[in-house]
Amino acid sequence: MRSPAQLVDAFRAQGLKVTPQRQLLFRLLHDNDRHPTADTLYAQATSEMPGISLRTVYQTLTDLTAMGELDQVTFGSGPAHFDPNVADHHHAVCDVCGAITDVYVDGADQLAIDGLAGFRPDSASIVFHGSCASCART
Amino acid sequence: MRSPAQLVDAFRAQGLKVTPQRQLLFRLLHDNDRHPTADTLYAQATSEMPGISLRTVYQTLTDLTAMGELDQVTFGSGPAHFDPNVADHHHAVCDVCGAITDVYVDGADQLAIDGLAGFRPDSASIVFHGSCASCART
DNA sequence: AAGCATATCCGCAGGACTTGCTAGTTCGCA
DNA sequence: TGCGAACTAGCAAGTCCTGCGGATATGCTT
Repeated sequence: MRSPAQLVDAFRAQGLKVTPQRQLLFRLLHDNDRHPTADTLYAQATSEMPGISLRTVYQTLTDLTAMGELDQVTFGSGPAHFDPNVADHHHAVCDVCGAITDVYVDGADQLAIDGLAGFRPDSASIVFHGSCASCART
Repeated sequence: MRSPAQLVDAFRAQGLKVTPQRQLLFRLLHDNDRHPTADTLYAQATSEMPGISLRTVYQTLTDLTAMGELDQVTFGSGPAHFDPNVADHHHAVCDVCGAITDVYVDGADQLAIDGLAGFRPDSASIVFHGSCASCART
């Protein structure tokens, strides 16, 4: 995701308006590698701007996702997580504490795949489940 | 997933009762590679047994999943899909028609992974998105 | 074959997450 | 500064799933 200042320009360039609510969300998301949910962001936003609506949070996240500034990721059931890292990467989910970390996988393109005959893949996503470094220390 | 007859025994062995509703679902799921949702199964079940409850479908799917006879898979948002194939495999999702096919990936264990330091993985799942053989023929 | 304890069935209410809708407000260009 | 479009807030509703409770069926027993 680009910087808040760049997003301001990008929004205006699309005819979208730049409101304080949106700028706050730009800030909360920038350089954020926590993979927050809408609810998490709403809580953080509320503490800085009481009265902001959950609806507005969802709306802004949807806009950012449509602009390709954000990836929306879901892990099993449960709420969607938003990822400002739009580079090609994957995720590791800690089943104990729920932490989500970015993972870069090399050689995924050269996997021997059986069953994909005729299938034209656009993307592949890999999700690891397990215990993170902190939780693995039994 | 094991055969309907074996599931009957397995259910009884656990103190679970074998009802006509459950037996119907055993049959609908056996050798089913369509990755149905609860709703899909409910529709099929209803045509054979009008009056069966959606609640019962969910209950039976939950039981089978708990017994390890079924895998529950979700792709992005949307309903869960149930997979009687519990072997180690992955999935390819057609974004056009929604078809889901099983995929076997060789060498996934030897991927060069960056960012997994200290993480103890229990499982990995790979999902390909793209166009299936039929839909790829533009 | 009949009885009994208990698991199951069904339908509805409710919960989690997300989106639609509307009135009133704010933004941004001229 | 002023105007029209876009936005915000709040609530209603939609989707998917689970909890609850009374009536019923299953499977063991006698």
